[in-house]
Amino acid sequence: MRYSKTLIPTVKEVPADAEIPSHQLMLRAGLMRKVASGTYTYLPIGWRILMKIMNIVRSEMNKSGAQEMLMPSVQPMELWQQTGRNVDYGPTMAHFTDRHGRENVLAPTAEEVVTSIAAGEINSYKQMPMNLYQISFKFRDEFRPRFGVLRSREFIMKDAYSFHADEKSLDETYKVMYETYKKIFSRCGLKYAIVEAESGEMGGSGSHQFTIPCESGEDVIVQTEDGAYAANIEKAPVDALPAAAQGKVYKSIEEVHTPNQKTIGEVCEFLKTDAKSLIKSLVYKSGTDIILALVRGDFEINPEKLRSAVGKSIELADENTIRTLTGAEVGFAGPVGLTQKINKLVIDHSVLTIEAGITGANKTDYHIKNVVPGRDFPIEGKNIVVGDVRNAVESDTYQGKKLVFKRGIEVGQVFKLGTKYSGKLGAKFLDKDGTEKLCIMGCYGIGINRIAASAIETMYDKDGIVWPINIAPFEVIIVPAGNSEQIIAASESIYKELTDAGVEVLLDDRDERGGVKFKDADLIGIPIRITVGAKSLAEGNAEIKVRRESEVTKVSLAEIKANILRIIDKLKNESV
RNA sequence: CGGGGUGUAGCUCAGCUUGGCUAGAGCGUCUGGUUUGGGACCAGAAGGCCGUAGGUUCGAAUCCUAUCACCCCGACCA
Repeated sequence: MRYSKTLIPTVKEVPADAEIPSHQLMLRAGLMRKVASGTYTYLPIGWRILMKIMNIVRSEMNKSGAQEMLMPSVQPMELWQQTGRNVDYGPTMAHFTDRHGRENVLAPTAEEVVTSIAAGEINSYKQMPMNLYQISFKFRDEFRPRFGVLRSREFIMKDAYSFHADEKSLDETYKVMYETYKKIFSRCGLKYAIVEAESGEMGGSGSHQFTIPCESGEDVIVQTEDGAYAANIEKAPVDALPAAAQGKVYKSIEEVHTPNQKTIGEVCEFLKTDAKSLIKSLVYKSGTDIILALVRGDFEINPEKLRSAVGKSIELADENTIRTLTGAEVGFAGPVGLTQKINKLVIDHSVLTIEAGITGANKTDYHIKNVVPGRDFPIEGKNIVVGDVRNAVESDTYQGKKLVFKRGIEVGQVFKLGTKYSGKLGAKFLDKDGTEKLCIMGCYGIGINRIAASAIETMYDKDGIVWPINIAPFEVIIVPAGNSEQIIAASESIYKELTDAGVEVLLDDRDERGGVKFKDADLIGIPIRITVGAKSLAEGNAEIKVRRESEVTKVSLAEIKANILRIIDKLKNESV
């Protein structure tokens, strides 16, 4: 490709609305331009990068035995109503009414469509396992698009869906996908971490996230000190803190007037005490059930953990429910005397570290103190669960090992879905024994744009991007430093020789000064640069420089090709 | 959706507090010349409905109101 014929609009100045390195560099290097909040046009070299990533994903998926297909971006709302996910996604799912008055959604993902295909076309255990995937645009009307391509509204996702006759088969494919993902991210030249994850909105059991550790990441990942265990913050388990000694005698509970002191902070301030002696009480609903969750005042309830403790989806109760339940304004709920009125009491371990604590009195403007867990409210029994339902914090341990917190960009996730979708959409098959069963499913996503962005986040320097060779827009850039006939002739000859050898070469044939070309080459981040200049050319040489290294090597024109091929080979093998 | 902020040349921004004649700078673009290995220099030029709509005023980029867009923090989220 000739630079002069390509649109690569690099800019010197940092665009005003870009904060993180990948966003700034993708704009500065001319990979893309914003069209509206959260939507971007990918310009020629930006698109080349995405296509390279897609091709890596495609080749590894195909090797794994999955089959590529394509599903529509516009899907009938009806399908989403059948699984109820139109409600789960809520306003994040964009939808519109067509001219016939039908509701359509802009697909944020494709479980519904693929499962309805399976419902129609997979009828026998003999057809499974079956793994179908697509690489396509997805649309999510995010509350807040940000960080350029890291959280955009429109993005490219590879989404795969597997169908199985039994759990064992799902486990096998899950494992194959897990290994395939490792290969994909390695080939993209990324240093990734695999963490255990909650399956969240997708439903199901068992999930791993592939994340790229870096400062700009939106996800918090938690690892044990030795790295043996890693999970995201939604999942990360913690060891129970040592429980308070039993059997001591404490004063009986006593009401204290706490006018208008609703939050933990306010109560602590008002009563001159530590959040560690407060029992935070939160009211949740699950359908018509009412659930009271308790956690020590200095911790946060983790909704995902609470949900798995309850076994059903949950939501915070509204003010009216709380008023009816406690007989008090929001902010004064407590477990004492309430256990008969609720369907389930979930107590985080941390509460049991409290010997005699403070909690809401279920009476507006009052709290009670000297509350002893086990004496003043039950800590065991029917409909009472004691467990780990809070967020991990930095001082926590798991399996006795200290926890370390990092940020990461989620680039892929694998889920075991089970029968959540096949059940609702009627994806059934006849098994060996002649009985009809639901297909068991897995699903596997990869964010294509996020791979590009996280590669930049982890590989850039003051001059620009430093692409790993497998996803670089070009492998080699030739910079003629000068415009003499000899320089141009030599550059053209190298360009032809390498292009003929199958190397992806960008020839900077612009009528610009050397400095401009060097700056652009570095900014765009092409892994290998060949400089053809008057001095070295006089000696029959050109210069080779690898972007991420500082040395410049002089190589005779005759040996350029062999050298370049060797360097490319080396760089490619490093990233595998 | 709550809080904060910004909209002025293709890009980055000044001017607005305290209204005043022709609205500026740097970068980029175009022309000519000198340059030519790390974003050159000189001379000249083009480029603006000051986000949009109302209002106040003799007069509005500047003050007021509304509205739209974008950014940041929060809540939410593969």
